[in-house]
Amino acid sequence: MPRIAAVLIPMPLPEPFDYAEPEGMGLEVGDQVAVPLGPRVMRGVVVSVRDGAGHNRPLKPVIEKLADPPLPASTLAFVQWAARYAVDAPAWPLAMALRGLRAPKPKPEKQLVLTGTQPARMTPARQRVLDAAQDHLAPPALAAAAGVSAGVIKGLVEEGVLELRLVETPAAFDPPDLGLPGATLNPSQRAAADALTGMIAEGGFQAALLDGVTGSGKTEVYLEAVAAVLAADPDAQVLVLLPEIALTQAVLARFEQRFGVAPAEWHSAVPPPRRRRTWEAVQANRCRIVVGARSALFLPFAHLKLIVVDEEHDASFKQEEGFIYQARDLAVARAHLEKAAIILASATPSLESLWNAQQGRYRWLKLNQRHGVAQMPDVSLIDLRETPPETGRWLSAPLVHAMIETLERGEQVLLFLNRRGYAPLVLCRACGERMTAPDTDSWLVEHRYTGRLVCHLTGFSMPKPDRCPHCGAQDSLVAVGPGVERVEEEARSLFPDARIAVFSSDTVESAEAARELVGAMEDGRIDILVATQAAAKGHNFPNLTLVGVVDADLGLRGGDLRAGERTFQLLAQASGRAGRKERPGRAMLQTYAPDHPVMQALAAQDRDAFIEAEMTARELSGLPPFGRLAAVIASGTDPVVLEDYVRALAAAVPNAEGVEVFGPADAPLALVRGRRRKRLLVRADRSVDLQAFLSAWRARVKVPSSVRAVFDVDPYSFL
DNA sequence: AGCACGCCGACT
DNA sequence: GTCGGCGTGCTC
Repeated sequence: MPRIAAVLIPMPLPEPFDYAEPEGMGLEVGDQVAVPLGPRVMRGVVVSVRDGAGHNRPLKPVIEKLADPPLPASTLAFVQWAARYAVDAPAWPLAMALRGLRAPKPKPEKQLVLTGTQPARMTPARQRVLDAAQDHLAPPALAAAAGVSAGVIKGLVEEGVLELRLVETPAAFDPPDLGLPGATLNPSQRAAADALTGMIAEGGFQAALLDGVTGSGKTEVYLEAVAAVLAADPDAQVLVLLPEIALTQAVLARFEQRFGVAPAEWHSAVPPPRRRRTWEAVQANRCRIVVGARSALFLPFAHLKLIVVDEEHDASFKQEEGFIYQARDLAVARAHLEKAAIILASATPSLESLWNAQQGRYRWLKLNQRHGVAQMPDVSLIDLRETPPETGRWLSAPLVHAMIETLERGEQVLLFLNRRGYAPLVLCRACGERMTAPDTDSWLVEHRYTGRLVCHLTGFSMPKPDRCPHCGAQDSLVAVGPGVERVEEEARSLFPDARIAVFSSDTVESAEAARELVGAMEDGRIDILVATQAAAKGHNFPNLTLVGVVDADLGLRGGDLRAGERTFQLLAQASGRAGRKERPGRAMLQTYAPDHPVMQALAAQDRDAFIEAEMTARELSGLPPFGRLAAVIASGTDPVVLEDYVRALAAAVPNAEGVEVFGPADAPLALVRGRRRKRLLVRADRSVDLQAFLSAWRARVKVPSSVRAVFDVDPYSFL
C-alpha cells in the first residue's frame, strides 16, 4: 500500500505539502527529508504519514530520508501550535526549531594512535613519542608533549607505527551531580521549594507563579525544583529561560555551583558550531539542563519535564520582529504539550500571570522575606513641582543632599535614568526644527561621547552639524532633556572628587565590559553609577544604599496599555537595588506626578493595591488579561497603495460577536526607514477564538507587493 | 523565500 | 526588432 507523507518545509507556505513515500523508506513523524519543491530540493520534516489509497492527484516522491536526527513529535506539535497562535506560516517556528542544524558540523578532531607496529629503528625521541601517544593527541600536541619536531612524527606515520584518525567528538555535557547539597533556605523559601517539588511530583502539566520580592532568593528556590525534577527521572530535561544574555552568566554560575557542571547555553552569541552540538545533544537527551534566551524554547527536547521562566514580566520575552511571539506564553503552551511543569518567577509579576494565579490556574507561591538580614529599602517621592532643579539641571536639592550624606558615609549611589545618550532631542533655537533621521520620524538622540546624533530605532547616525539643516543658522542647535551622559556630567560638576561611571548599552557593549563594570561597583571602585535599565536587573551591590530615579514619570508618557504596569515593575526593580546586606537602603523617585497611583504604590510599597486598581481598570475596559488584543501594522513605500490596503482590510472585517476593530490610523511612528505605517487594533472578549478571527480576516485581503502587513497577537508595543 | 513567466520602455 | 525592468503567482 503506497503511503503519503505530509511534509512541513521552512518556506512561507500555508500548510504542509504531500509527497509520495517511496517503497520501503519507512518514514515516521519527525523524520527530516529532502523533497522537491518546484525546481529545487528542500529540507522538510514529516508531520504525518497516511494511507495513499484513493488519492487521485499525482504526487512527487520524497527524495530521501536525511541522516539528521528526527524532530520529536512534541516539538513538531509545538511548532504547529505556535504558528496557529501567531497567525503566521509554520515555516517560521519550524525554521527556529531547525536552527541548530544550520551550522556546519564541527570539524572532526585529528588524533594519532598507535598501530602496534614497532619502528624499525628506535631512538630516544621516537620512544618519547610512543610513550606520549597513549593519549591519542593531535599531531602538534603530540610533538609538543614528546618534545620532538614534527619530522619525527611524520617519520613514524610513514613507517606505519602511528596512524592519523579523524574522530567525531560529540559535545560533552556532563551529567549534573545531584548529590551536592542545596543552599540553606529560609522558612519562606523552604515552604515554596517544598510546594514546587510536591507539585512536580504529581506529574503532568503543572504551573506555578513564584512571586518573591527582590532579594528574596527566588533562584535558590527554583534550583531545588530543578534538582527534584532531575532526581525523580533520570531522563528528565530542564529549560530555563532568561530575558537577556547579560543575565545568563550569573545564572550559569549558580547552576554550576549547584550541580557541579555548567549547563548548556543557548542564545544568539553562542557560536554556530557549538549551537549545533547543543541541538544534537538536546535532541538525543545527552544534555539535561539548558539555560537560554527565548529562542531556546524551540529546541527539540527529547524529554522536557520542567520549564522555568525567570523575570517572567520582562518585556524582552516578546519577540517583535519576524515571527512575533511572547515566549512566556508559548512556554506555558509548550509545557502543556510536553506534559511538563512550568515555573514563572518574578519580583514584579505581569498582570497576566497574577491574574492566572488569582484564578487558581497557576499555583501562587509568595516569598515575602528578604534573604538574610536585608531589609526592604525605604522609598520616598521627590515632588519636582516643589523642589525643581535649576534650568538645565536634573538632580533636585533633596536628591543631591541624600547623595552627599551617602557618599560621606563611604556608600554608593545609583542614579537611574532609562535613557541612553546625552539628550533625547536636538532643537534649533532659531527655527524650532527638531532633528530627525531623514527616513524615520523619531527624534535623533545626541551622544556626546561620540559627537554624533543617533536614531535609536534604526541605528542611523550622523555627526552633529554646526548649522541647522533646516534654516542654516550657525550654532543654533541645543540639546533638550537629559540622558545618562548628561546626568553624569551634572554629577561630575556636583561631586568633582567622586568616581563616576555610566552603565548603558553604549558604554557596556560586551558581556566582558559588563562584568568589569559590575566588578568595579562591587569592589567599591565606583562611587556614583549612572545607569539605564541595563543595570537595573539582577545585580547585587552590597554597598549601594541610595538609588535616585531621575525621571520616574518617563515611562508613563505616551500612555500605552501597560505604561503603569511597566513603570511600576521597572522602578520597583531599580529601587530594589538599594541596601542588600545589613545596610538599609533608600530609593528616591523624582516625579512631577506624586499623586499618580504608580508613584503612590511605589512610595507605600503597596504592590497589591496598585495591582488591584490596575486590574479593575483593565476589567472595565475589557483589556488584557480580561480581553485580548491584536494589532495589524501595515507599512508601505507607496502611500496610496498602503491606504487602499488598510481600507480594504477595514472593510473586510469578519462578522463576529465580541470583537471590535479600531482604525486604520497612522501609527505613532508614522515613518520608519522610508516606509509609511498604519495600524489597526482588535479587541476581543476572552471567549472569542481570536486566532480563527485573525486568520480568516488576513486571508480575505490580498497584500500588495509593496506593502508589508504584520499581525501581532497580544501586542506589547503600540508604536 | 526563490524562481519563472509576462507585459511595457530604451537600445543595437 | 530584442534586452530587460520588476509586478504576480506558484511551488505537493
